[in-house]
Amino acid sequence: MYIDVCVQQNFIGFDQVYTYSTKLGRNDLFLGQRVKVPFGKKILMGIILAIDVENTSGFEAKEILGTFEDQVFLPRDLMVLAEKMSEKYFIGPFTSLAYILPPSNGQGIFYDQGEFKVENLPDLNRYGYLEGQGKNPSQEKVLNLLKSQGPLLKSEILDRLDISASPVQTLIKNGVIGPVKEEKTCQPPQVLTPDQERAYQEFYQDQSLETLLFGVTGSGKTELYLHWAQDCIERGQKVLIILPEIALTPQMVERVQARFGSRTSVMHSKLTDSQRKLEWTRMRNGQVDILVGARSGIFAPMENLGLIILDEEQEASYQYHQSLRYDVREVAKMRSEITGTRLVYGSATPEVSLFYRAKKGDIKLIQLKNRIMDRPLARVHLVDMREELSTGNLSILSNVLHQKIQNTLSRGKQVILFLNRRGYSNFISCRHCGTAIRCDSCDISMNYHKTIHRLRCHYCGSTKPLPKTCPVCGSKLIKPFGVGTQQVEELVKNLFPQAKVHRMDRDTTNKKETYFSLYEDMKNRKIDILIGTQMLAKGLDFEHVTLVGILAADTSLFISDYKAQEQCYSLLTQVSGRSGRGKDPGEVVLQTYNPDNYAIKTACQGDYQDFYDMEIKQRQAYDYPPFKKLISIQLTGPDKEEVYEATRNFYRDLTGATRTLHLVGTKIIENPKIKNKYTFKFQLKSNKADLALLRDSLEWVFKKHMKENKGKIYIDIIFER
DNA sequence: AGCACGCCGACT
DNA sequence: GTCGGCGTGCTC
Repeated sequence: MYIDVCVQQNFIGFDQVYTYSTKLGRNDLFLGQRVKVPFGKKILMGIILAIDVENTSGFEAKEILGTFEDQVFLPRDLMVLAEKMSEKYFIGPFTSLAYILPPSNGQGIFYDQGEFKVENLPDLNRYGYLEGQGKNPSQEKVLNLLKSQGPLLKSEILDRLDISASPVQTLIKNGVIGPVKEEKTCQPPQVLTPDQERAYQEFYQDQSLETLLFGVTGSGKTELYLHWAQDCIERGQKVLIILPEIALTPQMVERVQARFGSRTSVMHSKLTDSQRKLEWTRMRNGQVDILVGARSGIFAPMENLGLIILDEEQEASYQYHQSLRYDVREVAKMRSEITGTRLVYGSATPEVSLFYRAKKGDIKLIQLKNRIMDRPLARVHLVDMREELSTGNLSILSNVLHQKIQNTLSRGKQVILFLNRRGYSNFISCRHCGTAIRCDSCDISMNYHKTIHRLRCHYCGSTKPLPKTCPVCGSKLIKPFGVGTQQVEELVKNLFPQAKVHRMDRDTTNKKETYFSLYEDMKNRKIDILIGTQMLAKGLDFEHVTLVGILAADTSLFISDYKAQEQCYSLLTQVSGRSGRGKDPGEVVLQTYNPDNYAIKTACQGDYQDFYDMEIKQRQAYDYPPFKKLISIQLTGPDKEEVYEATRNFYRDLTGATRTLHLVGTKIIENPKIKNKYTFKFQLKSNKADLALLRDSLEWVFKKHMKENKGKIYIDIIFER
């Protein structure tokens, strides 16, 4: 019998399907099983993709050497998903599967009589008080804890008490405490507002596969998710809730756990491999009803999925980029199509292309129009920083903002200041010759970090000392320009010496604990002014924040991307949404050098519809998505000339192969060097009707070039959405 | 990529 | 005769 296998190989060019033979029978093999195979002169680990196939390869199949003892057994739909991802993203079958498999490709996961086991699987039972008495003080402590707190995991008992494991063991042996099936009584769902109730019902009016839940910040989308999730679980089905990593706050997790108890799983990037493996196994065993997870949660190994929720659908971190070789939203849609599971996108600022589809009726649109308790949106004051300059205020704080901070503090409320720029100053440049200090391995100007008194590159993280003279002309007129969060912190501390000021960005908040303690301090009002970047834009709810200052609304407009406007709108809306989440109304001061820009203007008024109307006209006028498909092709490698040459060849081959199509291509442009790698790219605009043909040609040219480059040059093909 | 094979010059 | 340097070709 022949089987199809993909192999674990470090050279991408060999990540493809290979046909092997085996003497084992159908019953000894299953899809996703790990096998040992001879590969050239080596022995490799492979994964079974198909069983009992014809050998159409034209090669004589070798025999597999055996199977591994530990076994990953993927749900069928994830095997199909891997195959579809492999086609869609021009990646090999193993690369594709590697995203889906648990850590270390599932090593140490055992399959045994219908149950999965991880080696040394911790005891997941919750122990509760049954009957009897403790025979010594330690045992009494345990019993008192369980009587007051209800059933707990063994590890939780030991965490809370200063005792060894043996009294717990004895109590279990004597039958005083024992595993309890139904744990904590779960919190009942909240009563829905009329607006939420309407939206809730609308969802069940039909069975559309895709639904966009469009609701302003604070309209209570999460509560709706939890209601739909509950319905689903009551039908005996499973639920996935995917959130951006930074929105996976303790607040959010607590809320879901309070509702669904221990049949919840949480997955985020801070988990260790063994925790991840354990969660994976719990899900695979059907011990989990609902997963709240960051983007990789979309590969949760749960069968009988009833609902997938993708919150903050427009998030840039869901989209294809350097460290993410697939688009989470697309993958969610693929998984939904494979299993027929309904998919809900949630957003206050939907991606323009998605909203277009929703308005056209291609996907279901549900709107939440009111904020809970009819709390008004924060009032936004727009400050033109050019006027501020002309009146002689050179500070990064406008007079209005300065005053409002003072007012807010005197009323005992909290302030958030937002600036999308880390470090002390943006760059160091020479007044004499104009040279900006650049990173040695990236073609990017370095930021000055006062805390370490060095320059740091925000792309590769490397640092170097601050030069005293210009390295080019030797001039001493070398000075920092542009303000970063560190400088704001310094300034604010000087201006408001009585206030407790804290900064939250990647430099202060790299560990989970610091994030958590900042969050607690903020909640307990140990901080008056919180200064930060993107990090504080999402999910953080502080009821005593009544003022948000956006120091430079323009920074995200400078990225040269057709999505610059919508990303700016979305970010401003999210940051503004941090203000006035409690009883007291909130205010926002938005400082800008571009007060006439429509993204900034409409964000001030908080009207997505207005923004959308303007943006969609632009998209139509310039042939951008959703009207045309935009495809970016990027080639990256260590040798500048070689990469440029390869890009030109790729372009030429592609134009040759697609002569019959109406394609518009841009010039080849050079991206800045990053970590000593050069990148050249060009873009194509295509009619939707031509897309299938274009994909075929792209695949052909891509494969040809991958072979020719022998892995020296990396090719990225991005279908912009 | 990585590994073996093979061709050729340098060396005991 | 044989050791090893590196160019070439192959992986179901």
